[in-house]
Amino acid sequence: MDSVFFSKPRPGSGQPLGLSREAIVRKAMEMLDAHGMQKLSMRKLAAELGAAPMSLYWHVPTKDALIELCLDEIYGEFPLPAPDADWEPALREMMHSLRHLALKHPWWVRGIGEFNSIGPNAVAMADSMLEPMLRAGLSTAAAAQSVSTVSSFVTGFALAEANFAARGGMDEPPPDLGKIADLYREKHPRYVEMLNDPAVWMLEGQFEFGLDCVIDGIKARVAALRS
Amino acid sequence: MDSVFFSKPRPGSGQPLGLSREAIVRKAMEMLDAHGMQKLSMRKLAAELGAAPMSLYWHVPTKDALIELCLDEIYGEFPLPAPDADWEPALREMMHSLRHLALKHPWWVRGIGEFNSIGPNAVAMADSMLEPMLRAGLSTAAAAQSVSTVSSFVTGFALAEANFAARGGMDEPPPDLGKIADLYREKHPRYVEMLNDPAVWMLEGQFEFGLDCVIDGIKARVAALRS
DNA sequence: TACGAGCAACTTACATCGTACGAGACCGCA
DNA sequence: TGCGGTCTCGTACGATGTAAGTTGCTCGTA
Repeated sequence: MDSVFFSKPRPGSGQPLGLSREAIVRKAMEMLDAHGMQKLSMRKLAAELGAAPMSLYWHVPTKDALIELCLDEIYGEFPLPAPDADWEPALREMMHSLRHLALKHPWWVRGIGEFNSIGPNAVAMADSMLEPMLRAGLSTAAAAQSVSTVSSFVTGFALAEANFAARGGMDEPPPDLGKIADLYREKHPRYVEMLNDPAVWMLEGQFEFGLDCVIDGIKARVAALRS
Repeated sequence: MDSVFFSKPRPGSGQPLGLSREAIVRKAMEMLDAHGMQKLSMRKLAAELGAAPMSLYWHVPTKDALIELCLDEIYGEFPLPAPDADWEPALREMMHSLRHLALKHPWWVRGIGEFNSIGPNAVAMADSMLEPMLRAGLSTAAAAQSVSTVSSFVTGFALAEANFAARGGMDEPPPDLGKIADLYREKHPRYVEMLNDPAVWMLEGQFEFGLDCVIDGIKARVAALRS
């Protein structure tokens, strides 16, 4: 049950170094971004690295651990906000960053559901989200609640978005929409009408609308919580 | 790429009927609720049903298809709101229902990330979410945006909650919190302080706070969108 | 120069998985 | 008595994660 993050990689003061935890994680990230978690196998990863499958297990205890490391690598790409920014623009910008991570690494959101994110980069990110809220005068609990609320929205949105993106391009209806519409036209005309509305597939706008809603809701509370 | 829902189960006007799509789905749901998607195997499911593994494949084309059927079964449990309810209480109640589904079937949220939800029950649910918003005078696109926003929040919240719930009970800190706190105490004291705040682990309250935020944000827009 | 210690990579092997394929078993109807 | 459809099962293949043990390398030390 112990996380990879609780113990360092194998000591390693040796020499060979054709393989390394960093190299493995890097290549695994490539393959995850390209084909997702299901398609990544230790054997294919090893082949890609020109190594035997079991060689990876010297540097990484298990496949799940490797994925946890890759997840944390994603959080490492998260751009930290300016240290003196006001909470609202800072929060808004961080949530855009979060969504961009989700678009760049489509397997990320699914990973959230299966693994705990307690790596150093994940914690640094969470910490930096807390900071502007605390500086605005919120209590620890209130800051945590606010951050949790917006990032729940963003991850939930990304979860749906990753699903659409998986079948077909961005900002356009999925290819099998016609069949779905035919199936449900008599029973759920409202629903089918929605499917045929192009505005529904403009995900950028949907995200912006939702983010505005959530931040507005928080803004109304910040004043009260601060006093 | 065709969904299970585009074609009916095998014809079946025969006799044996020791096995059936319904029985298989029912038992699969039990096992999914108990142990999650990773642990469900066609072999174990067949054993549980007292059948040979390959027998299942007469009633169900594939394991993924079976999971899609189970997912839709979950949506079938969603209680539809009163047909004349005001949009705000209706939406609020539906989102509570959604969260209860997530707590009852912890694998559900992860399933959203991997499968499209276009089964009859999923569509009926989506349709019933749209209805109160449209009745309040919103356009199709505006109604869809509003619903998408709140349900993104709920699924994102459920995603995190399912993860906590997987390791330890509800409304209490995870067992390995001590180790995590020790790891990051010097580098991210703010974060560790948050982890130690009991209010952070009261998920019920967190959910309520977030839902209030999001619905408030939407409420502010409903007036404008309606005119 | 010789040698053991530990690091790193490899080989082999096993259990488990989804499922393709085809052979039966049973039925109602001709 | 046969036939075609409906269901169940047995066998088998390829892929997967990884436990266990083996081999060779480079050291520090004697």
